[in-house]
Order: sequence, then C-alpha cells, then structure tokens
Amino acid sequence: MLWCRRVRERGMEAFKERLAFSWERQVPQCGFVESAGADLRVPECDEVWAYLSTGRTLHDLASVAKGLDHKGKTLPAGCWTVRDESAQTGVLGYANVNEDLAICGEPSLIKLNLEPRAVLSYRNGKPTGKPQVLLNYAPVAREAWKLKATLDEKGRALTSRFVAIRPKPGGPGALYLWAIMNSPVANAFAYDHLGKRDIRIGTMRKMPVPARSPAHETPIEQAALRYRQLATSAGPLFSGASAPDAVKRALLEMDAAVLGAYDLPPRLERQLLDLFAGVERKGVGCEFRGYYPPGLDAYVPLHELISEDYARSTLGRFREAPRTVSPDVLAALRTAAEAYGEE
DNA sequence: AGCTTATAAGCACATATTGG
DNA sequence: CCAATATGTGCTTATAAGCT
Repeated sequence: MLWCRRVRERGMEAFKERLAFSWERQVPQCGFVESAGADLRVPECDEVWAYLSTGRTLHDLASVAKGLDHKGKTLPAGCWTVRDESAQTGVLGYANVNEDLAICGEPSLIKLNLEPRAVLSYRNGKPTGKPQVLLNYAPVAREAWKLKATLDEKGRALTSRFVAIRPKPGGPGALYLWAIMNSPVANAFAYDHLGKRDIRIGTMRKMPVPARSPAHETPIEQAALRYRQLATSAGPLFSGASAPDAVKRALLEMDAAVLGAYDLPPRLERQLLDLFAGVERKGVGCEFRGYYPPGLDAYVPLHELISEDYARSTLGRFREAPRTVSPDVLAALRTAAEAYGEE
C-alpha cells in the first residue's frame, strides 16, 4: 500500500499552518505497475468511479466532439472567420463562452464563416438544426464546478471553444443530457480526471451515465424543465423576494433526480457531494455553495435532505441514519423532544 | 496491401490579465 | 512595472479513412 496525499488549492493555508492535507488515502501499489499506461493520479472520489465503472458512459448515449477551428496562418488573404451577429454573411453560431453565461441561457450568438477556405477542421462544428448540448471546452472555474452545459435547441454552428454533445438515435434527448452534464456527477468527474486546462473530450466520453430506464429519465426531464422555467423567468423584473429560493430548490431537485438515477450508496453519494462544500456554482441563477449544512455528517442522500419532511424535523438527521446513532441516544432524544412538546 | 489524404484530439504558442 | 499565471487561438501529430 502507498499513502496518497493531496493538498488542494483551497487547502494550502491549512497545509502551511499545520501541514494538514486536503485529502489522503492508502492505495494499493499494484494498480500503478499493471500496465505502462497506468494513470498515476488517484481521483478523490475513486470509490465512486469504481462503483460506477461497470455501467454505460456518455459515449454510449451521445456523439461528443469539439466544434470547428478556423484557419490561421493558412487563411487566404482577406478571408474572414468570425463576425458580429448582425453581419449579412455567414452562419449563426457560437464562438466563445461569455463570463456571464447561465446554464439555462445561450452563449452569445455570432456569425461564423463556414466556407471550406476559412475552416481548418469542422469536427462537430457544422449546424445540424437538431437539439444539442453545448459544453465549455475551457473550465469555467479552477474549483469543482467546472462545467457549464447549455441547451441549443436549434443545433447551430460552434467553434472549438465548445463541445457539441448530440443525442444518439434511440437514446435520451438533449434535455436529459443537459441535466446530466450540469450535475454534480459530471462536474466531480471533470474535477477528478482533468487538469486545470481543458475539458478534454476523450475523458468526458468515459463519464459514467445512469442506467437506461424511463423511471429515471422522466423525473430528470421534468425536474430539468421545472428548473429551466423558474431560472429563465426569475430575472430582476419578475422576481419577488422568494424567487431565488425557488430557483435553488428546483436546481437541487434536478440534481437529486440525476443522483437518484445513478443510485449510489449513501456513503459514496455523500463523498461526491462533499467535493462541492463551500464551492461557488456559477451561472445557476441563485447563490449555491454546497449541499450539506456544516455539522451534518450523516450519510443523508440528497433527495432526503431536500425533502420537506426532513427539513421540518429537528430530529431528522438521526432518524434517517439510525445506524450512526446508538438506540440509547435515540431514545434519550425522543424523551427530550416529548418533554419540549414536539411529537 | 500499401500508399495518400483527411480528421480528431490534445496541446503549444502567443497574447492578455492578474498580482506582487 | 515586471513576473507569473490565465486564456484564446489554431497548429501538430497520431490515427482513421480513402484510394489505387
């Protein structure tokens, strides 16, 4: 066995002060010498990825490829590549991820020159007219929330700053893929398997996806529609004071629907979600910095955590994870609760 | 089959931005 | 103001596809 210890960027202060590691784990040495191409990095959620390793991957559900590259040095003199949206020539499409892009929104529209003399490589860059998901090629943050997937119903042209994720025939549609790509699972996978530079498609194709089942797909799509509806209508013009809460709740429900489909053991689901503790989630239309309140250590699955019953019950955390609390303690808590007139 | 051309994936370089 | 780091562009190279 080898000790594997990691100091994450946000853990550097703690390391300097008291040599604290952000993460540590003993891993078997044999995995590193099995083959010449073995990856020496150990993902933080390695148990999660091991658990999901036998299922389907994104590659099974969708065509995943970058958008087009224009020519540079070899571009003919006077030939244009990208122009303003209002230009008379060219094809409408997407060239860059704008800083304020929301996952329910659409990247800035622009005119692209798709003529062969202007293009070095098309890949998935040509317009299809069919719904697709656009994924950022450059991470939107250094920390765990790196992905911003947007839904492009029109199937427009795109440059290599985006990855087009296109549903395969017979598989789930773009809305489902959109929800999956914005989920904590996809973001954790990216965080665990990529460096800080690019969202590499060879890696993302290997991302585990939930088993095929209408019992998963319907709730995910419904939750996705609900969140999209709330998040796109909750601008400053419309919102009352409670609107952001409703948006956040809908987002949590979408996450919970996706997580439910992955069906992780509670301990692993908790391990995965803890990756996002205190981390800003950009472009989601609400303030989002983690799932579990500080001090709540039990393995409460997300769908239980956000259920009304759980939120209302002060004893919830103990009742949902009775194995972590001795019967005596539970009994004592019940007595105490009764003494205060609850239940 | 063996050679030639095309494509995809990842990365290298150049420029921009940030921080000391 | 300079050095370090981040970001955008499009180039390089390995592999696949096409061709004779």
